[in-house]
Amino acid sequence: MTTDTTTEWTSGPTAEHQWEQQLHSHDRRVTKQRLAVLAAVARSPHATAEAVTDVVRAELANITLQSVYVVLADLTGLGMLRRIEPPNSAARYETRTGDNHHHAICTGCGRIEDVDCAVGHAPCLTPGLDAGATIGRIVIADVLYQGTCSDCAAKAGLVEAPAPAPASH
Amino acid sequence: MTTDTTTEWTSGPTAEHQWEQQLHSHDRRVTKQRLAVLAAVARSPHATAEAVTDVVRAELANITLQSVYVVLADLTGLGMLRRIEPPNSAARYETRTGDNHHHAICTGCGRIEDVDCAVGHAPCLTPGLDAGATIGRIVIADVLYQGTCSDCAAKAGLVEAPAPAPASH
DNA sequence: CCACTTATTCTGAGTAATTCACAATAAGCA
DNA sequence: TGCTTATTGTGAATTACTCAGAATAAGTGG
Repeated sequence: MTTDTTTEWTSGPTAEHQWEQQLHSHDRRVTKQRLAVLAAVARSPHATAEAVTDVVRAELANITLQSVYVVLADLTGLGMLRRIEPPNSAARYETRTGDNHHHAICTGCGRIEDVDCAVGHAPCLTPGLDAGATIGRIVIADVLYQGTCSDCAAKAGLVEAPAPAPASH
Repeated sequence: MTTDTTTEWTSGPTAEHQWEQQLHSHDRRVTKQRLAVLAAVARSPHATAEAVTDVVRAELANITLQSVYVVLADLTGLGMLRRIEPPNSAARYETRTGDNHHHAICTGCGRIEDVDCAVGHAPCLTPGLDAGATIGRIVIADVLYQGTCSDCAAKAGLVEAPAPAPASH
């Protein structure tokens, strides 16, 4: 669905080689399925397992959804993929790991965008946990912003009154 | 299961009266089921629909899980409850709404705690969305901290090596 | 207090996302 | 080249949740 032709990916053949090395270093075998899943996630970030499967099938027509699930789960456990779980949606995957970036989701159309951390790099990692909190050692801080994207805002503005004013009350 | 006898809840009979009024003002009928669900969520925050059902059944033995789901969804839509979706877990509910507090979840035992907003009140609502972001108008910012609670840290410290040396940065 | 309207609940079945068990395949190594 | 075992494929199961329709009861007017 992109107007770009070739160099759309976040990563090219170089990345594939890196993936092979990473798989090896984690004592995983390098299979065409795993490489294809990684390439698919890299090319279409925030895709669901099913969407990833569709993309992969362009290359490996016979891969099963179950295998994709297994691969996604394993690679996520390895840290090669990151899994995000938006509300009212299946889990989604991306290759951007390590940096602690967050996500903004449009409540209208479900579109998801990456958002670099608000205050700079890792402000979220040391919140006001002092007062009687037993959960220390924060490792991850996932921030999920919810809002309306420009498309949906425009659509809402054209189709209906600015404020739906649902409940009269 | 609490050692307390009566005044354990976050809210007493006063809250019940408020709930009745809120239900009325939203053109909802005041049923014992709805009040019981509200009381259950107030008494055990971050409970799943199933857990809420168990609590409610102490009072209303015949309530069905489906009804609890309907009530939870409706009250969440009304803003009387807030729904959170931790990773690898069913949705959870709480009566604390309106304030934008966040949550810390222990990756060891799944325990969830409330966390007041890090930078004060609403820092998360205006992140660095400037650069080419199409999702403006941020309405909600859910922050989910993941870490290890003291119990699990102690347990891990006794059973295995102290620090698994987490991600660097 | 009674009848009536309709939201709410209950009964029972259905769906989506994900996982499990086990047989078939193929990656890595001797 | 052949062997070992991780990985994939096949098929079924599970979890969390939703939907359709009948039964119940909250709120309202008489």
